[in-house]
Amino acid sequence: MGITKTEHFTEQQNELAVLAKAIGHPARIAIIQHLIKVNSCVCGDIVNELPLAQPTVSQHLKELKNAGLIKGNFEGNAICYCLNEEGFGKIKVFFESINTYLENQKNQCC
Amino acid sequence: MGITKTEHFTEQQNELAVLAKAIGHPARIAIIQHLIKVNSCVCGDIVNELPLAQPTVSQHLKELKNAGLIKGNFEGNAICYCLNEEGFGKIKVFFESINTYLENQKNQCC
DNA sequence: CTAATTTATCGTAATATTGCAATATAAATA
DNA sequence: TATTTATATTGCAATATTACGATAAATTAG
Repeated sequence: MGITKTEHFTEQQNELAVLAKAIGHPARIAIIQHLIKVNSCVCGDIVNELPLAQPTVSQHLKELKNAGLIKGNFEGNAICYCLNEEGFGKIKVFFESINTYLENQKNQCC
Repeated sequence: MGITKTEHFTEQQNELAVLAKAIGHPARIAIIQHLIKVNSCVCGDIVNELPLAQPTVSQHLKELKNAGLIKGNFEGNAICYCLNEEGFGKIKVFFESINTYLENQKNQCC
């Protein structure tokens, strides 16, 4: 089918899935890493940083924005992008609980 | 196209993308959460925990296994599943660097 | 051995994703 | 105003994902 049965899962599960899915593409990982690397809001050079055509990059940026992982504001005739703490905060809690579990785990049998 | 240009990205970027993509589905989030909740290796009841048909669950388990996020061993005529530290360890580093960055960020303009 | 149980695989339909050319939009500048 | 520059949108082709019925494979119980 290709259609996810979101209605059968909790809101939190669907939300986490949307966030992880948005991160789940190398171009979008590269965008996130670039935003961190330059350590400031990036105005307009993201297209030049990626080995993809401009419409493709625009599409990836849109997906990251829709998922709540980046923010973008107009700055003259360019756009400033930076990470959105809100989105990453939600995933953070999830991974922290996993890490806590793995660290304290006693019943490993696999 | 539907085909990701993996050859244009680093091995690390592709690896992280595979891991995040595998987590990016509510059924697979639910599987991970269930493994944590029962706090032990789960033998065979995962299908009953999910609102999906058995072949679909089997497929999701396979994807998590291929990504290195869970492990599964035969235990009689059932299979024991549990989290695989290796896969989660790789994502952990990535998110920790993001969190460190967000906490120390000074140049927020968006 | 046979039946029951559990999980995997195959095949397939419906939908989603990826990528880009062409084009549109919007702002800055000459 | 016309041109340039930067980003978004549209449309489409190629491929991937999701889901499940049917069926296979493997193990245990009787």
